[in-house]
Amino acid sequence: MEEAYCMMMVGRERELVAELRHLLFPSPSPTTPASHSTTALTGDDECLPPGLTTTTTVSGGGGRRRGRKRVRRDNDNLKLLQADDDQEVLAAAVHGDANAKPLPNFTKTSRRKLQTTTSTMVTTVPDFDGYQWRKYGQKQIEGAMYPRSYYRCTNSTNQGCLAQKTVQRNGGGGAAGYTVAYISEHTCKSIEPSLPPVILDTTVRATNNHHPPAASSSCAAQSPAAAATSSSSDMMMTSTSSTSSETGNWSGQHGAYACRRQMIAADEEYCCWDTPATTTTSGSDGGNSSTCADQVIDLMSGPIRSPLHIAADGNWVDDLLLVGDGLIDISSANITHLFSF
DNA sequence: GATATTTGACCAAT
DNA sequence: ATTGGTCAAATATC
Repeated sequence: MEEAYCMMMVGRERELVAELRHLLFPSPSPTTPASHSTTALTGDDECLPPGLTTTTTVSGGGGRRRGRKRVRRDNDNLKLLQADDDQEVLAAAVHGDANAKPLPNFTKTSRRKLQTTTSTMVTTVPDFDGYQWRKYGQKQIEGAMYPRSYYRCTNSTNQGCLAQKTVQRNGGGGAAGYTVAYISEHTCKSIEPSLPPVILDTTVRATNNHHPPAASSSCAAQSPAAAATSSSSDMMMTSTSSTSSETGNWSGQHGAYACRRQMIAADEEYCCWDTPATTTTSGSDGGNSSTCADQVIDLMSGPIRSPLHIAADGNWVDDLLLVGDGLIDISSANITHLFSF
């Protein structure tokens, strides 16, 4: 039965894969030739999956570019950092200023040249998850191949929304690996409530054999990223791991959501996370007997990075969580949802 | 001018 | 001392 179900879904899955790939990982096209080749210069898409928060365009839209050196406020002897010219920074470094910024390999002029050749980044969609996010930081995490980006809900200022998320591209390898961690719940109203959020997968996993409480185990119970609108609900897979998703809400703003399992991976053939051998469970309501240890092994060994849903209280998972190629410590953060794909 | 991004600096936790 | 998360100046675009 599982097999038949899986077979039945393959065709549909492929369509979805193509659709979502087009959405999330648009391939270079004649209309956007510079997007992939030049945005890398900014280092931005080292972390961001295209389409996750921004899309690229050559139409000269309202993208934002790299910033400038920040002036230290509290130390006059470091005013070299105020230098508006990279050559001054270079001089600072030459003179042994250990706090000087890393040396650029190009002059101010060449940097500007790089900027002008960088394609414009335009936020054309609220977001992958239906909300708009403002990036407020990026950090190279030790051991991670790509930097982690930090986002706040754009309504954090005007509505005091506490929602945050981090996006990190996983290390190399065959599978597309992005891990998105949602921290805190949205307390705002979505800017574009009509735009359908998309769930890629709805797996719940604990690394310490803790099981999530049934009430909060649904992938879509509170996650915007776990949502799909009616337009896509017909594609919803009635997987064991999303049994309770149909009635879930995301802060009550998007109404009922349906989880949709979707494979975003290098190999589209890996379509059957729901097979008994690889099924992950949403907890006590999942009705699946596979152990968490098995799930971990499955998720780690499988080519698909299955999105994860963490209970809203974050309490039932208190270990290091292995996602993709990197460890994410979710014990100290109020991570409400965690996805990787 | 408003808004968003970039990115080095700052700072708290470990 | 190191690391991850955040701040905020600089800057681009609308």
